[in-house]
Amino acid sequence: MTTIRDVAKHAGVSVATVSRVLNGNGYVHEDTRSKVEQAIRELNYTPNEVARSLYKRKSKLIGLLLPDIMNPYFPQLARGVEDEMQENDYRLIFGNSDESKKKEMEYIQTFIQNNVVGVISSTNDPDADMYQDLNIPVVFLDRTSNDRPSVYADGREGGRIAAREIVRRGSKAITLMQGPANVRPAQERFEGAAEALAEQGASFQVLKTTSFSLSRAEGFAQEVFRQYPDTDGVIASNDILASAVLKEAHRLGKRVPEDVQIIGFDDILLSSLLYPSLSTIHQPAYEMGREAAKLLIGLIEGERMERSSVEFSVTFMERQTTRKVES
Amino acid sequence: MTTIRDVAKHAGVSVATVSRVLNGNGYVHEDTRSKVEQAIRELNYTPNEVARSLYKRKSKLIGLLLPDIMNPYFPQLARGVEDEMQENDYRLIFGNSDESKKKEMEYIQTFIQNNVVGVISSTNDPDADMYQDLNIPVVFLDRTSNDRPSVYADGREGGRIAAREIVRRGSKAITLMQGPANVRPAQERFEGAAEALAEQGASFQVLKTTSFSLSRAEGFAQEVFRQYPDTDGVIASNDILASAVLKEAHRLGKRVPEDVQIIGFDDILLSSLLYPSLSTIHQPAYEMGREAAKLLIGLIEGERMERSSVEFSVTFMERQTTRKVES
DNA sequence: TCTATACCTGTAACCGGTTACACATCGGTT
DNA sequence: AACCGATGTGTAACCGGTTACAGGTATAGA
Repeated sequence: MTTIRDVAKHAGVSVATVSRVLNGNGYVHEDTRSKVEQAIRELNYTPNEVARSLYKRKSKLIGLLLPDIMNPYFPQLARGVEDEMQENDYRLIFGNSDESKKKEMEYIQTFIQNNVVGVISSTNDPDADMYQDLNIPVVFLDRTSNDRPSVYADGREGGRIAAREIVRRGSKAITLMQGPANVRPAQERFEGAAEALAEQGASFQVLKTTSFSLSRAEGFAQEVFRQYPDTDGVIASNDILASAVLKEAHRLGKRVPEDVQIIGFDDILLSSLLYPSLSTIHQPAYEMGREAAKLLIGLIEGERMERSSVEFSVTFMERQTTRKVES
Repeated sequence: MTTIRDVAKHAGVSVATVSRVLNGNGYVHEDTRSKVEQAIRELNYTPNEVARSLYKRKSKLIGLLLPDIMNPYFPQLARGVEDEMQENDYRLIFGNSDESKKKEMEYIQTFIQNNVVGVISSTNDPDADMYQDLNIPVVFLDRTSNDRPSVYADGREGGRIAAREIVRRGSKAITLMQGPANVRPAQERFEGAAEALAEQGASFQVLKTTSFSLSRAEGFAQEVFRQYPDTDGVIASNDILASAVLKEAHRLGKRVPEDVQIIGFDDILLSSLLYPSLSTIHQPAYEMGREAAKLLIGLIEGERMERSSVEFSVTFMERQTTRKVES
């Protein structure tokens, strides 16, 4: 491996001079600069980031913690983060937390040990000590925190919109699927929907679900129609669940949207590919990821951030699992 | 930040002794060990991996390079890799290459600069210098290399199976979608299918596609029926394209599988959620990711690897976009 | 001519770990 | 009692960068 000393020797200068050329600071004579640059090219030298990081006590690494990259919603966030980071020469250390505090702690720990300069996390507990005690910037993504920077979508409003739209389109016996109790965004959607349904005097039942995994989703979908056979409208807590419900409706010979309307949440790729395509609450996941990354970079590079949190608004994607109606 | 010197002072020993306790090597008196361990606990000390990495010239970091995490196939690979790595205390630096050599090179570069001890890459060009010149283990995932370790599925056989199954089920005018020319697995699938179709004397047309992105997929799906209106069987190069074809068939009022049969490739989450659910060639992506990680860890830790490449076999997932037939 | 200042460069300390080596002690053998 | 290997511990060099500081030269101004 070529080191800065090799370059220095090859160019006939000291390591300090090479370092100055590398970092573009301090005085370096133009001729010297050329010699060094040539040596760098000839030896195909790139500086060791580890040595750099050790001395400066900071790296170009960012920790990214998401619940589960296999859940189709998260890759969009991840990609948004990655693209923005890549463009700014930061690299990501990535981990799946499975919404587990233990795994989160392990990752945060190793992030620190590797001198990351910032963390983006989708945690359900932004107030946990591990985040409070961190002395590097943290941005919470797809999650809210009162006093820390966060980037999230207005899930409560999303729930309300779903409720209004399904009622407006004529569903009378609505089943509201409540996501895992420990997943905050899921609860906000649920609360928003429940509120709006109550306000409008709509009758609805609640079906609790405890997981977003596909295998469980099919079971929950069956429960909807087993427990509430007269259901004519379903608000699911995400698109996976909504898809499972749609499939189950097909299986039971119910027509969608004539007999049952379905509204999902997230607007993942899958939703538009289904038949009928899924009406859902769209979250701009990719943009959210990018925004979180931007925010974090600003924090790292010491800019005064006027707005430390960003709320994205959600929109109703009217597709084919809801009925057409005059606006 | 607490350093090993703080711990040494607090325990009344030298840094060498603390280091010995930390790494469990050399002689340390039992009483001394306890004192040090207590100091570590009291100061809540964790060693700085950067300093460690600098001296040892290796880290606990692995570089993972995938084409695009938003393509639903890759998160499964990524998760498989991550789980295996996590269990073995390795961490991942992750990047999307977009099948672009330039981006690949940038990432490989920074991987090296960060002292990664191994790389897992889905590249279309395993023989490129950047991989040949790497003096750390590399495992190619979802791609084949003649002389380097790789983990992949038998795409050619997958293509053959798809061809046989669709012919056996009665399709007479088959359209074969050929994926992007620079994506190797896509070409292998295509070649396998074309071979088997030819062997069986089936008549078929080819439609070239140049991208796997959703937005383009819908256009390609329309082309299928525009260019070959009598198509009664489609073999798509992945499930996204297959889904788009299925949707287009619906739109055109064609019955699936009665009028058109469709077979996809990958078996992503989406496939089983579609209606009718998609018949496809299943690749064990999660397991492949895990296997690649296992292989790489073996290589890193210096085990003699008896088999340096692993080929996974693919299976036909008979679902609802193909007709039932006696076996 | 003398001095102040900008320009240019090198030496060596430092970041926080690991480890080679030196040295000391201890228990057991002959 | 002398000797030996096993055990226990500390000092300092080292990993590959960055940078404080010192020292030197050139140029301009007094």
